[in-house]
Amino acid sequence: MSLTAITPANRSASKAKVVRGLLEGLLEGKWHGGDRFTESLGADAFGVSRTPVREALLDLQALGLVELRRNCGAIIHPFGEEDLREIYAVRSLLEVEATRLAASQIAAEEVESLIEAFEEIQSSGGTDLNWKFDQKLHLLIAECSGNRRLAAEIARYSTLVQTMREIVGARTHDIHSASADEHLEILRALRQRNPDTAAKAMRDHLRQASDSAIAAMLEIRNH
Amino acid sequence: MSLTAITPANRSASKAKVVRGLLEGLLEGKWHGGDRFTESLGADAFGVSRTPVREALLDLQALGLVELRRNCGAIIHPFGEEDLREIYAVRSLLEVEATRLAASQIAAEEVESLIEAFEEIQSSGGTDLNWKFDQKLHLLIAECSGNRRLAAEIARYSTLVQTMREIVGARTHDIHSASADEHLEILRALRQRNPDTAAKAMRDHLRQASDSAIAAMLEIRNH
DNA sequence: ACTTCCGTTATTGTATACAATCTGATTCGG
DNA sequence: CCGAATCAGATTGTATACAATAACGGAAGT
Repeated sequence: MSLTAITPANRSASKAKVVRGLLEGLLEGKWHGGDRFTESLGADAFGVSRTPVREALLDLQALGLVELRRNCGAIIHPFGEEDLREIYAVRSLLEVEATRLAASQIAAEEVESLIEAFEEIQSSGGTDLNWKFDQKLHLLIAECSGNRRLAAEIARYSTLVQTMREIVGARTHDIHSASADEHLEILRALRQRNPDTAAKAMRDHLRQASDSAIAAMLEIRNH
Repeated sequence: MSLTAITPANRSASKAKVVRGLLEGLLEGKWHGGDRFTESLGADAFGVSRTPVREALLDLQALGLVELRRNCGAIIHPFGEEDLREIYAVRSLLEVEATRLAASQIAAEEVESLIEAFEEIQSSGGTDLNWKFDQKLHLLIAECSGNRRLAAEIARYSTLVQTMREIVGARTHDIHSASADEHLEILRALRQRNPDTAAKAMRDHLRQASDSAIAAMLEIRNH
């Protein structure tokens, strides 16, 4: 069972570039009211053709970040605290359910190998590694939920959050990485195969993540 | 507040054609094992260019129905009862939450106008109208959840389910439309602004919908 | 002054062309 | 006989070209 199976991976670098650029603008608060953003505009702005811009906009529409209208360009919704909270609310909805499902059927060895990786990272203590572990944990849980659709949805939000993290990381001085305690809580509950405890641990973890994401965005906007 | 705002609408007929064609194949059980489906193949099969095929495949990937690999074509996952159940599980997760949220903040007049529309349809009794009402109800609830992201996700699944409905409707003799009783339950709970009751009614409604969707698929496959 | 109609222009939807890269098989060497 | 290198083909990723259509502004009529 390969973890990379459900990640869209880095097929199409141009599209990723556009998504990232647009997301930067959203986090900065660059767009107000119902600004219009046409495909050609994006193509010029990011130095790519219309095709990847178009695909990026379709993705962003599916995430509820822009509204696409025929022959009218993308209407960018103003982005604020509330929107970030909404994103994490959906993510929480999906991941808490996945955690509940995974807890009852995850293979013992998978959890053990994760705990090992976790302890190793703890001792070395790199922020980057911590995030990589975070991603690995969330992806594993998604896959172990046994619901491929759920895993696909989680993957979509995972790449969104990951991209936002990278943007924030490049601008602020690493405000705060995912808490090790929260991860440990989740791992323990998974090992005990306790769905409710695991779900609660995941919910708490994401609440924290939501708060720090909002803080990071405000940090960016005050500079 | 326009209901059409969050529906991707029928921008791009070719893409819709491809999605529908592929979905037909999946419901029929046409593809076994990890069959490969290249963009050019789809272009030839549906008489369109690669572009809409590509976009369709991206959508289907996001829904966890195919796996896209670079220079390798789309790998189609075999589709069965379990997959349909998974789709409805995710849909239920999203819509039950939306219903809970909507119940506490939906405008009284919106519910009243829906109840009116409902009673009108009841007396005329057309199956098509019934489905249209179903769609309207789900969309209104999604919008009234107050979470744009949640609404976007629901819209994606809504179009998926709607397309499957159309396919089934064209092949079987209208096995069974959405139950009016279930709709009434939801409407009553919404009018009372009772989140828990509304959520439960929605959960039951979707459980029924899931069962009948599975029955419809099996019906198709036995012909 | 207001509304309606019409033509221009802007913008997307779709098709095609080109480039990068992966796959698979075949050949060569051991 | 088996394995590694290599080469042709297939397939996607991206760019560009063309067609359909909706938005926008202005003119004409009332």
